[in-house]
Amino acid sequence: MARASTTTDVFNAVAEPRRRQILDLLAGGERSVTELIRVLGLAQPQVSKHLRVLREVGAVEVREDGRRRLYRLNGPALKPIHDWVKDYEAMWSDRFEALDAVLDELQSPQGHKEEDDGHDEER
Amino acid sequence: MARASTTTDVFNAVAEPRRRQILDLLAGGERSVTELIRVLGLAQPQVSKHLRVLREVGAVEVREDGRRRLYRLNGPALKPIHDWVKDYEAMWSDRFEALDAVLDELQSPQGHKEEDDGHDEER
DNA sequence: TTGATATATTCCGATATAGGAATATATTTC
DNA sequence: GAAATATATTCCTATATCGGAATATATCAA
Repeated sequence: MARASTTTDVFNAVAEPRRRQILDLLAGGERSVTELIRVLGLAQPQVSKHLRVLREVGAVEVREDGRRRLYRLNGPALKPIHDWVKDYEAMWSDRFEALDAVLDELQSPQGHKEEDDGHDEER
Repeated sequence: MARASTTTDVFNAVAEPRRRQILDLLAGGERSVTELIRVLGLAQPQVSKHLRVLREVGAVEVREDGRRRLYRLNGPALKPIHDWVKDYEAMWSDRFEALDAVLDELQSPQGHKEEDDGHDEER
């Protein structure tokens, strides 16, 4: 088997930095392909191809306006990524690092093997 | 050119669902390769190869223990993903959707030309 | 030493990419 | 209708994947 298709899911689609850039631009509002071409400095076919991938995974939507196509972001399509990564957020937050230090401190004096995890956080 | 290497960055590394699964397992604490093989139900070489990719992008670290290798998560390596996607969170939060409705309401000065409540439901 | 266990690496083959170039299609303008 | 504009699609090619199978390497056990 080969690598999963870029259109398999939003994780694969967004692995390409140009496509993340396109989403970031669309976060500022609807844009035509020509506008994206200008801002990105890419060739037209490449932009259309990136947009196709993003459309196939539901990350963008199109609207026709004469000969132009206006693309807009569909934010909720990115939720699976956020849902996955948010559980790791605690691992680099200052608060967690402080807590981590405290736990290490408590654990070292006596070999009290707690091995807990189930770290949950509020927001 | 071809697709970017899986080891180019953490976005590419994590596009593969098995590798996300491995990270999720390691979030519960250090694991040996054999343990991962058992839980994942994958062949040993595939697990080693996935671990290599994760190691190359800094998402995991190894420790030697006799003939075993104990892998552990390096959470902060995932921060770029979170940093990127967190800005989109508002787009699917309940609070934002409520705000969205309000803004739509304000934007249609008097008559509602559409029955629609202004949400992306089409398709 | 021999054998068993744990892990990594190499080789193979099928597949899908990304960019570039060329071309196709639709719409607007003259 | 012809030219111009906007966008999508197709064709091409080099490359890197993923899984499977085989093999290499290191450590532990008898």
